[in-house]
Amino acid sequence: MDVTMDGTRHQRRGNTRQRIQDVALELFAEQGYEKTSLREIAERLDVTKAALYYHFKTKEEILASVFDDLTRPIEELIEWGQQQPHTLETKREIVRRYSEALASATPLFRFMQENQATVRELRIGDTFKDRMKGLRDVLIDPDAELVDQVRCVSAIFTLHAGMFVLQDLEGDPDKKRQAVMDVALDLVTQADRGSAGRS
Amino acid sequence: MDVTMDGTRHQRRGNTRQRIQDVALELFAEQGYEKTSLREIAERLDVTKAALYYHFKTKEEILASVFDDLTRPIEELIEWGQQQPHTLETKREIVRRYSEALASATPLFRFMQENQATVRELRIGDTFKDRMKGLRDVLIDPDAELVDQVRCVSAIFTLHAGMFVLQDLEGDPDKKRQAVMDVALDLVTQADRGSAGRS
Amino acid sequence: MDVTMDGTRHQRRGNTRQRIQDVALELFAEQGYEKTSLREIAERLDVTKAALYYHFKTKEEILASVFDDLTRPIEELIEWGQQQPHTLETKREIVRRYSEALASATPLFRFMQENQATVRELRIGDTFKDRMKGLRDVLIDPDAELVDQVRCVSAIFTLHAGMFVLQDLEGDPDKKRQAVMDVALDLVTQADRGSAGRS
Amino acid sequence: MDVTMDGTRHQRRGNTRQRIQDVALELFAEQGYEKTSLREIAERLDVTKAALYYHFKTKEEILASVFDDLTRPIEELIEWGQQQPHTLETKREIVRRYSEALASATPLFRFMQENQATVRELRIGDTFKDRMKGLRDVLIDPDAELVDQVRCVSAIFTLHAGMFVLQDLEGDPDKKRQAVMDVALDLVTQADRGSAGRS
DNA sequence: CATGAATGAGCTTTCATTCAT
DNA sequence: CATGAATGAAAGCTCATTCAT
Repeated sequence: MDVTMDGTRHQRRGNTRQRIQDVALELFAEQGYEKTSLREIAERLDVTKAALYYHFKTKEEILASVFDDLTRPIEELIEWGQQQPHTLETKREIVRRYSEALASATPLFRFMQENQATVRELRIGDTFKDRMKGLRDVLIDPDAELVDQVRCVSAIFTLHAGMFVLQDLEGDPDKKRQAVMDVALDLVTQADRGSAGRS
Repeated sequence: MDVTMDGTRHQRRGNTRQRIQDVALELFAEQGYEKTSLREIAERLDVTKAALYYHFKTKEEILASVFDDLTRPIEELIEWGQQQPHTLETKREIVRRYSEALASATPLFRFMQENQATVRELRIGDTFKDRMKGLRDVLIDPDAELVDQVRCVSAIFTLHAGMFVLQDLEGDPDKKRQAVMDVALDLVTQADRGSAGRS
Repeated sequence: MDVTMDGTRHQRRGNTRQRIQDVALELFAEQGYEKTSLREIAERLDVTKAALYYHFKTKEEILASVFDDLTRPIEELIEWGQQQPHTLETKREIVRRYSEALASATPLFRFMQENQATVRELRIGDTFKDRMKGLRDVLIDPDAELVDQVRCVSAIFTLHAGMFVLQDLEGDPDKKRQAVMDVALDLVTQADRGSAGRS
Repeated sequence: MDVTMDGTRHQRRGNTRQRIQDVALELFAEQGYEKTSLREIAERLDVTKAALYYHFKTKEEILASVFDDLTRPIEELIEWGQQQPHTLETKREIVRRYSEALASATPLFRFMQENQATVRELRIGDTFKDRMKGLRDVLIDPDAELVDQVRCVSAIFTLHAGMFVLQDLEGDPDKKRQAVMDVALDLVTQADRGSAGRS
């Protein structure tokens, strides 16, 4: 009900909650969680700090709500992955979809990446860790050689890194994203070949 | 014999500076930079906050001094790399040495990884970024295909990730480290093969 | 009725800002700007330091706001003076009105006089200097002999001095103020006669 | 014994005490007493703070010693004045000599003028106030009209003001000093004429 | 649906001062 | 004659949070 038919969030009138989330994420990603004060968020929205507390119980809850909203696709992806057969093609599909999911919530993931120490102590810290583990387990064959397990983790990290580090590498952004995904796909493919060879 | 006859404690010798650095790094890595207060550092050393300021001008400077001390090997590695021919073997040697360097300053790198948002605003942020670029440029052949460039960056990130994410993967630590390095070596090797094929 | 039924105190109405200004000026004048801490101001008002920061951005701003409020009459006096003909009677009127203005903001001027070194580094320092120059230029005939220019400056300073130094001279305060003004008036009159004689 | 035959202070070797006084006064005058820290003084002398404590018991004592050294001429002037007959010529001589005394210790007097609030709470505060009173009593005829008493005080203040305010008035410094003194002399002369007329 | 006013806890930093060596 | 190391106290300031209106 907070979502209109075309999938965008409503702008009806009581859109303040949404605006808070947007600005908060923007600032969290830009400056970090600790260095972003509620005063700053409030000022940028031209409301009072107290108004934030009308919509959210705590600062942490603002972040949590953003996190929950924006990572649902990934949760779903993992659930989907768990129900698929552990074939190479499944894994490659997961990599593809994960890359997409990352791209559609770049600021949040940038934030998560750059504020790990902070996030760890927050409620969402555990949730995130669990999700990462879920993703890993869906890619990794537990019987596989250690190297191949590492390759899968490496694939995930390559996707993450691709979002930020490659910003300052010259070249067409789309081509870069494609290249990043190619490397990631390569890694899971090699990992799978290893497993296959052994079995 | 840290206690004199009259019962007062004495930290004997001018090792306080060093002890501050040690405790600070420990806490920074554990809780993050912002969440670690000077009070906490001081208390753990059983000195007053003011004592910290005798040895360091600011909180930031404590971190900077630790960083400078602990990353010198990496600086040297990059310098060394720049003077070597851009052969595959050179690159593989760099990966090996970099892995070692990371291992011998794990807490610092864990800190850097988990506090990127904070570090970015600090003096060491730029230094670190420069160093990463240096490392990248020493591994990457600028004429190489984009995929191969990504492979090199991915190799570095694999090493980083290896330090932390793999902690919660079962298995012998040494073997894990070896596996991580194997993947990284593989990545630069593949990257080189790509360049070679083209040329 | 500053106390509600449940015994908690209430400063009723939004007069806190004003009360802060009053107490601050009182303490600044009494002890100097630097020696007056925000803790002291807050304690005397029975609020927390943080409450001061709700109403003013910095310690300096508290002073600035007091200054702005209390010196407006002088600003207006100078503006008025600039639009009058440069006659002796105008100048005498300025002296009279300036004396009044000083009297009605004695604590502030006492403060300005006794904290010049501090004030110089503050935002209001420049404003004050400008205002003093404005006043001077309205009294002084730029073509006048140096002695006569000095006489005008001396007149202003006599008024200032009168507020403080004469406190410990015996006698009726009103008569003293009158005497001070007479001397100041005398000085500008003599200064004017000098100019007149020359022209 | 700390003074060489030609009256200048010794530079023998143990000149540190003197250097401390010089630098301290310079900084006190420039920035004010409170805003000048011992660290700053020590740094500028390239010694440690502890060294200052070898030569002086407290920060206040540094200032006190400078004050004592530099205001001795004025003390003597007052003593001299008290032993002279209360004639106009005596008074004029006092004005002249006081002007000279001021000129030869400008930084100190600038400091005293601009840090009254601070000085008031210091040991030298009372001493200074007493001296000012002494000077006043030597100029003022206690039976004189109030206006004439004010004129004398005004004369002193004119001399003080002359040192600072007139800095930003254009013209040859020597001529300005002369003009200031002329006005001061005028004031005491007029004051005397008043007394004379009455008597 | 939001604000105005305030708080309590905490922060980084600075200062004058001390004292064993 | 001076330093190296440290302290206790306090400063200005910021923050997340609360609550009556």
